[in-house]
Amino acid sequence: MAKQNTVFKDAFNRCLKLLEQGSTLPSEPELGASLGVSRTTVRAILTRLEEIGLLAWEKRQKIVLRKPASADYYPTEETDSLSEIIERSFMRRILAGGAAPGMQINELELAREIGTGTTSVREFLIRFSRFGLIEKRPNSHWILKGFTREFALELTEVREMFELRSAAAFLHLPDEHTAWGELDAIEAVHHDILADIENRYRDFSELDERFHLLVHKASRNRFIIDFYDVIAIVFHYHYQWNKTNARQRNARALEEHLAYIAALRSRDPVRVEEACRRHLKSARETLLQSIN
Amino acid sequence: MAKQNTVFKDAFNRCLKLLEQGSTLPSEPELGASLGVSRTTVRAILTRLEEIGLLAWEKRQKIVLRKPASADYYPTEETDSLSEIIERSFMRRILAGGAAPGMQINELELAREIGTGTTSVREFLIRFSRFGLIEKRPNSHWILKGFTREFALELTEVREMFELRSAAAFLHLPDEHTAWGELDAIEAVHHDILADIENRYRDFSELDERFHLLVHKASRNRFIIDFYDVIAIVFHYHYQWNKTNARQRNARALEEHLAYIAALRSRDPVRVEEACRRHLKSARETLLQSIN
DNA sequence: CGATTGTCTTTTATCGGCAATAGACAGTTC
DNA sequence: GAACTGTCTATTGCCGATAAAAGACAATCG
Repeated sequence: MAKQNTVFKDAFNRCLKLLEQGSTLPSEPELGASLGVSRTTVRAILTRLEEIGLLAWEKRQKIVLRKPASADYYPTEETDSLSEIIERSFMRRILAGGAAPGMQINELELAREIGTGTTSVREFLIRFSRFGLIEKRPNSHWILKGFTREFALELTEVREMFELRSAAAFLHLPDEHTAWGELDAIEAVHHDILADIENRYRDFSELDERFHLLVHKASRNRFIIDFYDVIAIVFHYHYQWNKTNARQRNARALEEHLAYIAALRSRDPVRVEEACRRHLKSARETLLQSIN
Repeated sequence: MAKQNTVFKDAFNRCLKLLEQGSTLPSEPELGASLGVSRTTVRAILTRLEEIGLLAWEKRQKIVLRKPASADYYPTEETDSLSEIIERSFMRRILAGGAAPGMQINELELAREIGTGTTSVREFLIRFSRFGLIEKRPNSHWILKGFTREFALELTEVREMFELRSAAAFLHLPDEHTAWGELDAIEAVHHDILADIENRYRDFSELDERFHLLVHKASRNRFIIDFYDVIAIVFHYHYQWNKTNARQRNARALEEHLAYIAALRSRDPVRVEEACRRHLKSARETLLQSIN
């Protein structure tokens, strides 16, 4: 096999979702734009829809014959891109499995285990190396530096520098900037989750990422914004991994966010710095607890 | 061809250099350690030395028959690793050639131009993307974001945050830390160059990198230290490219470094911050001038 | 017996090739 | 005539294969 057709399968599934609501399809370019794929892929989707008897398609006429059934969808395992699969496998290995710092990483072995070629694994490792968890010895193996206490401290040190600066920059955004609207939306979700915290505390992870990314974007600095990827991936897998006291921790973080948001809205630099520091401090403590 | 044997050729050349001085060769593992290659490569070198009649080699007996001649060396073009070649070609293209921001980067075209396979180019681009000068559209091309004024400002903003913090950390290094000795050595080279500035001002670039890296290392933070790669590559190519007033600029920077070094040695945080800020400010201005 | 060498296996770096996907252009439709 | 479709080409993403390089282990030497 050369390339997996995951783009097609994923777009096909999303197209079925669209059909569950509206029962009509727009033109090829329009559909491509709304699914985020090229016309080539759109045409592959339409062809497939015709094959499974969901659509009568001739030129501009697209007649939806029936509602999609769950059997029409491709299984979700087939819609993940190879790099997502590799990332997940790798993170599970190094976070869950006994991954001692200093361990060697073997490209070929990883590839065989995941069931993929070495090229993809190599490319993944190169991309992943910017997260500071692995390091390459040229012409030789990779070394796992490990998710250690030092790592967490170094990460949070930079995070705190960047976020304080970004939060300060946030205050200078003009009133009409879209970030204020997004901030309102984010705040509303906070209230929603807090109102039903018992059932919805797991939604915090995603919201957390959305909120902090918004703050970082105010820096208008690509290096600061890019660095947020490192934070996001670490916290993302951290949340999946460490579930002790999750409800309580998340509730506390939500409250801290609300104070932080209120401070941003007040445009008072002193209040913002204080609220930001308080939240970052407890985020750091949470992360450190999961390591020891 | 699968792999270029540049490791062998480069190590072979360095081995010849060793033979120009001492006329005796140590054991295979020892030679491997001093050249930084495996025994396999050492044995390939010894075999080659025998072939060209430079060495009589049997087991532990290695008799050097004659001094190396310049014809024995492999040409320098053949000793650069593929990734170095790709980096140079690419940087020349985007710095020298009219490289408009927003331009598309084509892997295949780049590979053909450099005379290499696409895999190596891809891997280079992935590694290079962390410098913030290019960006990938998945399943599609790379986009050149360009060496613009914004880029320089974003880069120097982060640099200033990181270096101020590193310089502050430097003050807390214990007296017996090796960094102080290295600082002395670096200072001495500064005086050497200043004493013969007319002829040696070009040596500044390398010294600059050595000095700032030393400072950054005091942060003991992998993200701060890794970020110095970005700064180093930008300034490295910047120096090669923009030669206007190079002598004068470098002389000024050398003086600023000396003040900065003296401040570090005084362990006075206020003085350090002042000297560091002054130098970073003029470094930023130099960089910005080359862009407009 | 510790270090060195001979031999062999494993792993990395790189290439060419192919299917998936993007994208260009001309002809067609409303 | 603007947007859409048919058709074709170009490019990316991925794989398997192969030479270079690393490295393991037993045999040998001093």
